[in-house]
Amino acid sequence: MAYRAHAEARLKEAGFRITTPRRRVIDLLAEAVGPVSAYEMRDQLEARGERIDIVSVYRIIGCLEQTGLVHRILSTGKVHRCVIEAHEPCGLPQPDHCHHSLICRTCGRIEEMHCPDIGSLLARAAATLGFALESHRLELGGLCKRCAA
Amino acid sequence: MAYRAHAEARLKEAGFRITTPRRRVIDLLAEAVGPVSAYEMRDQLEARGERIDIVSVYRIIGCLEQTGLVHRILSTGKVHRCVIEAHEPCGLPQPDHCHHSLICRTCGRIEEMHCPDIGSLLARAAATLGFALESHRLELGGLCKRCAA
DNA sequence: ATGCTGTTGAAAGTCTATTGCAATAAAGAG
DNA sequence: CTCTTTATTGCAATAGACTTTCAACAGCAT
Repeated sequence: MAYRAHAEARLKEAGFRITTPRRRVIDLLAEAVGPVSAYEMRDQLEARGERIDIVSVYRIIGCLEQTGLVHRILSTGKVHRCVIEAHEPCGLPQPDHCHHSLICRTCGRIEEMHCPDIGSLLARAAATLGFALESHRLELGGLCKRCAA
Repeated sequence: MAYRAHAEARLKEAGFRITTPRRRVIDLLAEAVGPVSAYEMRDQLEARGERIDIVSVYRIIGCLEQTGLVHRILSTGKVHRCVIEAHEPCGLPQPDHCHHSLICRTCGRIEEMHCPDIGSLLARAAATLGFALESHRLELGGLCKRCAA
């Protein structure tokens, strides 16, 4: 898996060790279809027989986030969910953390939306207030294609 | 206070009673300079000698939110904070809940930004994925005017 | 293979938010 | 103004997400 090699390289670079639990979480996130919460990660890993403590999941998320490998979003509720970093700059600063999430009200599924033009628009609006933009979080709620039908 | 009258009218309209705790929370929010969390509300009220239980604060927030009088945002951390409703539609759906927050990384202050053009842009981008937009949350991080100086 | 030190797992703790229930008080009826 | 109904409050207990502490363990540099 390409992502795993990439991730391990960056972890090493940052002085982190490559451990079994870390590899497991990385693989899980790489396979995941959408953002995953800490408890979901633990349950999914345990389901495939890979024992891991919830505390470790949290710590691993923390180190992956520090390294810039994953990004945390606050999707539907108040639970943080993780996605591996996308690499599609949107024109805003924080190019490594560009996620515009579409969160479906009924099925809870989260899609990532690419919206390149939004950057300059927001940067300009913020600038008029003297605010220096560094990061952004954009979360949209509604009905996904399948649920709307 | 104009806001208090407005709020009481809307509560009555919606069939809610006007109680002392509710009046206190409404006044507090009307005076607040930025978004306030439930526990902050309780502490600030108790500090001025107005005893209130945290459970009631949560329930009151809920009823004010239902009535469209306040809006909850997830600012810096994972704690919900409340602001009284602005009345500046931005072109997105959810016209009563239009908040684009600028959150300062150093001082934590939150400013609301008005950005009218963003609506059609996002609606179009979401539509290409077949997503029916209903609500949005936009939170921008960075340095405010004062901290950047 | 060995030792140093970063990491893990388990238990207990913190913090935000919610639920159930008895006591209280708002608002309309008389 | 008092009574009655019923929404609302406060308290205690609970839920859920995340963190801290610390002993045991396992990378990895040598």
